[in-house]
Amino acid sequence: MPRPRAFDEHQVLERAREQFWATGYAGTRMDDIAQATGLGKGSLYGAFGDKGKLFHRVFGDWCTAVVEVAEGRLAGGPDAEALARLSGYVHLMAENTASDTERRGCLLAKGAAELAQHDPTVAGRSAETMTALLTLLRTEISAAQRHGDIDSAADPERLAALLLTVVRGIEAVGKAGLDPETLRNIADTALAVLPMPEGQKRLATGRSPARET
Amino acid sequence: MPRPRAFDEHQVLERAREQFWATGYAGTRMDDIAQATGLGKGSLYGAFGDKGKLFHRVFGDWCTAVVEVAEGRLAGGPDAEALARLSGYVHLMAENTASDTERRGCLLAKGAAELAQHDPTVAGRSAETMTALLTLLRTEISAAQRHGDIDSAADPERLAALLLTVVRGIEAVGKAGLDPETLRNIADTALAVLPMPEGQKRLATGRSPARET
DNA sequence: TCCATTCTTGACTGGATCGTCCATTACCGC
DNA sequence: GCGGTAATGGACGATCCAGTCAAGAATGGA
Repeated sequence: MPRPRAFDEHQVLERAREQFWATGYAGTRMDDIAQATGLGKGSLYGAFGDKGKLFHRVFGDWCTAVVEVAEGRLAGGPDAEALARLSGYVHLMAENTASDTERRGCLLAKGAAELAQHDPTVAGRSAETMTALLTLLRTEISAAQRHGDIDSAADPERLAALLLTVVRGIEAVGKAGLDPETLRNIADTALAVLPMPEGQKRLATGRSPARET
Repeated sequence: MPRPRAFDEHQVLERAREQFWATGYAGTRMDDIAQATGLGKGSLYGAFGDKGKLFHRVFGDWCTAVVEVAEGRLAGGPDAEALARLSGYVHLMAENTASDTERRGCLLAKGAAELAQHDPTVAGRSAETMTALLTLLRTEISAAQRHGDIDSAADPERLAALLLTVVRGIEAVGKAGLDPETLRNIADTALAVLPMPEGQKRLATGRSPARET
């Protein structure tokens, strides 16, 4: 039988992700990854093909994880809590960006920004991911509408697209330099402006009360 | 007297921008720029310093242009048309992304994604730009509130941040692969969910009517 | 015309970088 | 143990790339 691998593939991919995340695709050297993982370049190339294939692997795994986080927060549960699940998800995403003190942003956004234009694999994978997120959001919005927490006259498809845009937008403006407090407020505001059923009223778009210390 | 420059600096910067825009910072070679501009590398280095300085220059000019577009669409005009100006601006931004068939995205987003983490100049400039856009949006929202087109109970600062997030988010989800029609709908929806003064009602978040050809 | 000054060009340098190669090592069924 | 199989890792080759440099060119004033 052949000699078995001496490394944990999962862990190597994690280290590689850190590198790509930190310095982008073009800015990352295979030697960096070799050093970060402790592997020789021969093993790296033997196991993953080349730099492009390795990145595709890392990027794909990341996209899967992004959808899984959304599924964990959104999918399933009673209609009565659908709005709470949506709120939890949007706030979680805002919090992730707000607490990203290193300003690394999201690998999905970074990879798409750098490569989607020229790399069909990256473009396809990121588009799939958007579609999957959209579906999850639409389903929850429909659930919230059934329970009367969101105006049922609104198009769930459109509201889902808006929320997805806000989530991805928070990431973008966060990387561009808006402060964490503002990012959190954006999540609040986006949820507050969702159309309520007639007769209900919401004041959450108003100015924040002065905080007591 | 010295020999005068034989090139138009503005045009050289434009060509350089095309290159950085197409292939990113790390992915662009100075030789590419030399070839694209027709200049020798010596002239390039003599006029702009080095690759980093040249990019800063290009990036800075782009940020200025982004704010100027927003100023052109937003600043000034009667309160009665403030909401229309906001709508025009958001739709323009959506249209820009929707019609970006090459999926180049916005250089601001691309540059920030690639460099903000490690380059304080880029980080600072992009943050300034966000702040400037935020101010423009807030001013217009306040104007629309004065005219009664937006609920005056809402915090203009928060609504401005939301709209900025939507605008930048449209760019992000567009690059990630959402189709142009969806992008346009997102702009519509974002404007439709802005809080109206009490007593007024809006149905624009509803499903799109079938379009007549 | 001649000079001082700056611009222009592209070959050149030194270092970086991708991917390969191969001698060596480790495993496991027999 | 033994041998077939595959992993290991670091040296290597070929290429790429940022930035430099020196020789020549263009300008306007003296």
